Amino acid sequence: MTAIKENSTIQENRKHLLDQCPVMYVMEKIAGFWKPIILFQLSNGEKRYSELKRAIPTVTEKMLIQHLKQLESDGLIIRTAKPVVPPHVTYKLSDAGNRLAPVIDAMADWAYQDMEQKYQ
Amino acid sequence: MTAIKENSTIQENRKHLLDQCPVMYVMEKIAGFWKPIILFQLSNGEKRYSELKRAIPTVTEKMLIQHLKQLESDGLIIRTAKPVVPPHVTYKLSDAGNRLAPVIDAMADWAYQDMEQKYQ
DNA sequence: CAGCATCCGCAAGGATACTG
DNA sequence: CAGTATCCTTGCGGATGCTG
Repeated sequence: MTAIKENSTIQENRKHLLDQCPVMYVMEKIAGFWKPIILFQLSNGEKRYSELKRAIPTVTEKMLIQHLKQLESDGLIIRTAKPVVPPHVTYKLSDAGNRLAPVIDAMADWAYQDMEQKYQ
Repeated sequence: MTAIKENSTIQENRKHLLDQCPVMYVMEKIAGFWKPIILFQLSNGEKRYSELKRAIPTVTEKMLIQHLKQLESDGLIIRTAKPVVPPHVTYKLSDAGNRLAPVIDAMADWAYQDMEQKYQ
């Protein structure tokens, strides 16, 4: 689903590396600029597609939907579509996604610390 | 230094977003597949260039040095070159880099949890 | 040892227009 | 409202060879 070059150097000894580098295992799932940002937005609770778009105005629709799909197929978020007109779709964190909260929180903490250091 | 499109959508309202999304602030510095992995490798203490290369065999020299430079110019790592022949260069985390430890640790924790869930 | 220079293909990402 | 479809450009990332 996720378009990945089949015979890239990365893929060749991927398994080997996953053993010795847990961080790589994570990166396989949350790499992509917008993914942690989306997860952050969903950490406050579920949001509709349009709410996400408004919350992250700089991401294009293409990138947003693409990352949402990848996050869903990687089991980090859950998509729920109500069969009504007009459509009503919400996204929320899965259990695995919720377990990522410490990562996202740590990122936010670091950002606040770093900004203080800089602009104090 | 870091090649960024000047008039991209991202750049336009960047400041606005940094206010409302701390995670974006972090991503500007650690986005790039290999960066968290490099930081993870350095979290155990300083390493020489060749040690990093051996520790992360799947990254190409180009990508490794490129990410190292970006991490350095973003103030996350410190490069120390001893003026000897042959060259002796070491990389270590800066204070800001060390403050990222909780993020990296949380990633590693999540990876172990997720792998257990899967292969139990 | 620790890089730098160059070439190149392909996927990531952007803009715009359209649809169930 | 919540996406698709399409086109197009940029630059990431890989491979190879060279240098102080």
